[in-house]
Amino acid sequence: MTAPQDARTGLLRADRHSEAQLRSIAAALNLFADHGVSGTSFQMIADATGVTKAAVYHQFKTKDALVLAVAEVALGPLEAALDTAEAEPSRTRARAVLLTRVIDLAVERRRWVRALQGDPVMVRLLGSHAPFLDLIHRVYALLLDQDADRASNVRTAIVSAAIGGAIVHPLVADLDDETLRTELMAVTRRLFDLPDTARKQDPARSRSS
Amino acid sequence: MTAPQDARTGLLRADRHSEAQLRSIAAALNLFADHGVSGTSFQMIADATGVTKAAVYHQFKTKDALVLAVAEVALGPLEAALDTAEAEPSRTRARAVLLTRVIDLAVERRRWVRALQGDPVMVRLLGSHAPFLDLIHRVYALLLDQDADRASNVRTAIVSAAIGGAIVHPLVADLDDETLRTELMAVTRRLFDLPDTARKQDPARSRSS
DNA sequence: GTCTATATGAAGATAGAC
DNA sequence: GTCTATCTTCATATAGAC
Repeated sequence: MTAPQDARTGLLRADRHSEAQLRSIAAALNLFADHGVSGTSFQMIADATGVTKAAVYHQFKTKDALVLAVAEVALGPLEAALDTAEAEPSRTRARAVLLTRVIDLAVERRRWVRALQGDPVMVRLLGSHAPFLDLIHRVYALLLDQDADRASNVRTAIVSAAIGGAIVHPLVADLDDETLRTELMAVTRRLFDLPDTARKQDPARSRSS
Repeated sequence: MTAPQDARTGLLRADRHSEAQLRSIAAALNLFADHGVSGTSFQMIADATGVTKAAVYHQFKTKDALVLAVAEVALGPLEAALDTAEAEPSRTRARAVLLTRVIDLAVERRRWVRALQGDPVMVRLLGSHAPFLDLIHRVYALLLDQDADRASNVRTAIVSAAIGGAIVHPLVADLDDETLRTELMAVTRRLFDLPDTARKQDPARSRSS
């Protein structure tokens, strides 16, 4: 991670946002999680960051632009995980890496996951946003198997969907991150027939980059 | 189902709503699914039902009252499923019945599930609504085992959460109901160690037309 | 980048006639 | 139950000064 590896990331470039923009984005993400996108106004973001509404409008011309910026920043780690996974030699290992990292990310940031994957405004906006659609396509290309029977792919779809569903569910809201992560990995491995080596144990860590 | 069985249902009494109210509720449920609760106005509901905003306000004094009415009507079938499940002799059978019926209900009505379980306004409102909390408590009392180890209950929580997550996920959006139901049941049975007799086979019912 | 001020419209809600 | 009309508040957005 010491090398600069953001050269060709089409989706997220954190440096494309100013400090002020990043403050607004962070506040918006929290507000989206609590009130939904529709329920969050520029005034609320302004109040949360201690500036006026006009200042936020200076950073983002429209609400759509703000929502998109929030999505881009929030989905940046997913793109990085995808890059790492796609670099794996075998498809099986690539899947294991992707699922492990996605679960890690989602558990750590579960407070925000609902706003990204559940909000109808966000869903509609991302559905017409090419870079995001590309990202999703890469995820599915990795997880779904062209040669497998249909039932297998349906199950894959359900399991990957289930990860997102489990994370945002109130039933697991008071679980600590480590327990949730461990159990999600166990369930995922059981249903996905992943090798048990998803989380590497070798001290060298051998990322061999 | 021919007998009148709505005598003591505390949550839902469809007959407590007028015809006009039920029209508004149905329109609201669809609009909630598309735009979220915050993104849906009385004006939109009025337009969808062909009346004016004031007419809708005559039916529901506040937006909270409308949202609650929508939730009550939508969750009625869940309460009925719980009644049926709790009447089963064994806990194992009760669980199987509940999960089967919940999956059936959720798959058939998946278009609306997101609005009920994912919307932050809905979540907040239901979280402070005693009859709904009772309902949820009954669900968990059936699914979670007091005598089981913690890991087992965590897994139960994750699996039940996953059902909700899988249903609303775009990845399975174009699956037909029967395939989705079958695969969800298979996954649930696999993770829940349910008996295979969840769906009765007696020819008296044999809907296999 | 941030401010004050302002314009426009939509949302939540009520009053009173039919 | 539904209508027209009205009120208030809020959200989106812009203009122009510091």
